[in-house]
Amino acid sequence: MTLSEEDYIKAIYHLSQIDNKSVATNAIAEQMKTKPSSVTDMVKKLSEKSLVNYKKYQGVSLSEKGRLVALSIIRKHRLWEVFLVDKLNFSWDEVHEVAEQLEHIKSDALIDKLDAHLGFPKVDPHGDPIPTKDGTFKKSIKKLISELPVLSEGVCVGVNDSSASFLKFLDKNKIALGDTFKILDREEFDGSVSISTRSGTIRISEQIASNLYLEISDTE
Amino acid sequence: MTLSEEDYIKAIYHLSQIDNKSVATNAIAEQMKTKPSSVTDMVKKLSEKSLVNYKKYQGVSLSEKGRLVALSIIRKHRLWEVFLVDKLNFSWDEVHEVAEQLEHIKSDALIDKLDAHLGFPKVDPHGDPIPTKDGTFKKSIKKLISELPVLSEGVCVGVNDSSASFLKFLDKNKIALGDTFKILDREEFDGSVSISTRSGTIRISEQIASNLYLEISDTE
DNA sequence: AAATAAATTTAGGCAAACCTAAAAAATTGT
DNA sequence: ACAATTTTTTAGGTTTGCCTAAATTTATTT
Repeated sequence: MTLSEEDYIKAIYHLSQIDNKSVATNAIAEQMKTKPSSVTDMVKKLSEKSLVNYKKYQGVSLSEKGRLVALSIIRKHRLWEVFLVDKLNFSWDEVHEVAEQLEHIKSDALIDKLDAHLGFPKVDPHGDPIPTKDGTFKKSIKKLISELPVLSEGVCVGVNDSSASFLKFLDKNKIALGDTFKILDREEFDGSVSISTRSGTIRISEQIASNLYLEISDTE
Repeated sequence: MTLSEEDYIKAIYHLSQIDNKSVATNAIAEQMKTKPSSVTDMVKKLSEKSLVNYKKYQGVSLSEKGRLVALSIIRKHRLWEVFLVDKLNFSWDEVHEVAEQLEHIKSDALIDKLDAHLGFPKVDPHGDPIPTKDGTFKKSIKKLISELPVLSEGVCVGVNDSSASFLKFLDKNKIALGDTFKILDREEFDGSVSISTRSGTIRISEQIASNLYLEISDTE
């Protein structure tokens, strides 16, 4: 598999997670930052290799074979992220770009040994689950605060927007990954939410709430 | 820099270490497992980027800029080898292939943090020195036993031939990387050599002697 | 020093992965 | 339903890194 093929497979996987339908050419083009015509080229190629199901004008979905390839890439990506954060002291918002490169390294032995070295982690630094070698993994029950009902409780496991200004805001409000939050109240009018944190109760705007992911603990 | 460009730079560097002259097109082609005409193409490209000095029919040498690129790749390669052996428990003869891939990962922060994580190693698992960030490094004083005079003493730091049969031989004779040897005697007739090891004195054939590298300690 | 051999370069092509512009199919609005 | 719009595909072109075959330069022999 070429690097580019792997990137397409991964993109198709992620896009088909959003809703469960087949993925549109345009959506892939946007994700991959290429033109739709390039996507058509590649999709034909992947289809010939039986990695995707494709019928002209009907969108694409991963075949079982393609799904396993995607999960293996995601497994590598997330294991490397754990390595970067746990062993090399990167912060969890710096690791994505490097992991994008590392995920393409081809060596089964390497990934097995890395996995062992890291103590067989179950989730990456953003709280996303790490697929197992055989391509199974527990779907994350990660949701945005803005999508959760009042009285939900969960562990903060990720952000959407990792801009400097947003991270500064989190810092100032003593919000960090791993903290447990409870949603106390939601204001109908503006969607702002009151949450209890380690350091007390704060009110966050809808914009903030739609940028913070919680992993719901009681569903676990 | 593309992956391929980096591989060429590295190949040219290694070939120009053998003797100090400019490197022949054919030699690069053989090393890179491509055809001489492909080498000409690439060399022109590298020349336009001022990474090599090139005049038609006269061979190639690295420019100062090219040399620094080469050393940075070699630094990455060797640091990753240390990681693979020290942290992931690969054996030192299994790491080359994976390190060939890892050396192309682009991130200065990654290499700095990896270096620190490994405790700023000076040599890789084969005993080869790791260039520093600024592109300086102590030339190794690594020699084959067959090339050393009688009474030389040094640490075994590498092999030429890493075939299974040779490694089995080393094991059987309790020869391992890191052991200190002294050359006691050389037989004129067949070039066989008597060396003292941790576990006693053994006699090795010329063939073996020309496959084992010692790092000479007293010259250090 | 000329003839032969070897090394190197040029010329022209190919596949991968991208592009633009135009054509075809699917979807949407009225 | 059918016209307009959007999406997708096709057609033809580009660049990178490789190839073969032929031409050219350098090196070796005698």
